[in-house]
Amino acid sequence: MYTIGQAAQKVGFSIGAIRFYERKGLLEPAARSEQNNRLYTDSEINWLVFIKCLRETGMSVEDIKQFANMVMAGTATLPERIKIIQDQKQKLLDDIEEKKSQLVHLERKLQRYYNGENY
Amino acid sequence: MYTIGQAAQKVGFSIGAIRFYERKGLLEPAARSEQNNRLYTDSEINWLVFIKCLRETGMSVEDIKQFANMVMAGTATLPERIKIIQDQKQKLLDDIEEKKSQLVHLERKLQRYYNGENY
DNA sequence: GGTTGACCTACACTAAGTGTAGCATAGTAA
DNA sequence: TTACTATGCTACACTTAGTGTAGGTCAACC
Repeated sequence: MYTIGQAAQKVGFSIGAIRFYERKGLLEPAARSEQNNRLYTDSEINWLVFIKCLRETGMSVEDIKQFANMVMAGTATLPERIKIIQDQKQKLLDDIEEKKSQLVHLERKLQRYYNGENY
Repeated sequence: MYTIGQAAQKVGFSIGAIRFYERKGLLEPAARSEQNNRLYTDSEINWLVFIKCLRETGMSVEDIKQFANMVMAGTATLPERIKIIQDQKQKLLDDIEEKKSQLVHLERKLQRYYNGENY
């Protein structure tokens, strides 16, 4: 069993973020020690890692919550979940293209500066 | 002279965003018509376009404000401004790399789903 | 005279947390 | 024993970059 601090360290979330996810319903309310401190099992650590993975791809907390519900609902929701991941992948690809075009804008700005333009 | 609605249309900001930028000090308070409506000159439209350009690269409103102050301070601040744009460029490059690695994570997730894993 | 449409201000709300205040508890050091 | 430090708890305020809403003004059209 891990304290919230240990869990945070292991997973790479802040303590506050973990409490926030619990409040938002992404996590079942954690078991508590006699001192009322949250305790996390290995399986709950895995859930957190899983949340971290989804979160890092830019999926919103609300969407992760939906996704978590689907996972709990069992394999029947698998096709739906695959679709969500595919959509998320497309969103990432779009983001990358957008950022690349913004890079071009900045390059142009720099060129204008180098050419003596002054704003 | 343009109304705020026309300005918003021309630049591609929402009306609310323009008022927000004024409140934040990115824009000088706009001139007003007899009816107290904001009026924008072509030069102010150009400022807005300029803000839009910086904003799209992911620069924060606060940083754009600093940048705007430097522009107003004149050519002496040019080297500093070039540095800011270069840093912003690097941030974009880093963002792109991060997103690419997140793509790999999603790919792996999908592969695991295709291989019959169920969460 | 009534009703759009565009504008105004001020305030509330959003996401995804972070930061702070005020408290309890446990372990360690003098 | 007392003091200090670390870690945890709750609850609330704050952040960013706006968006949305309520309530009001004004000119133009039918």
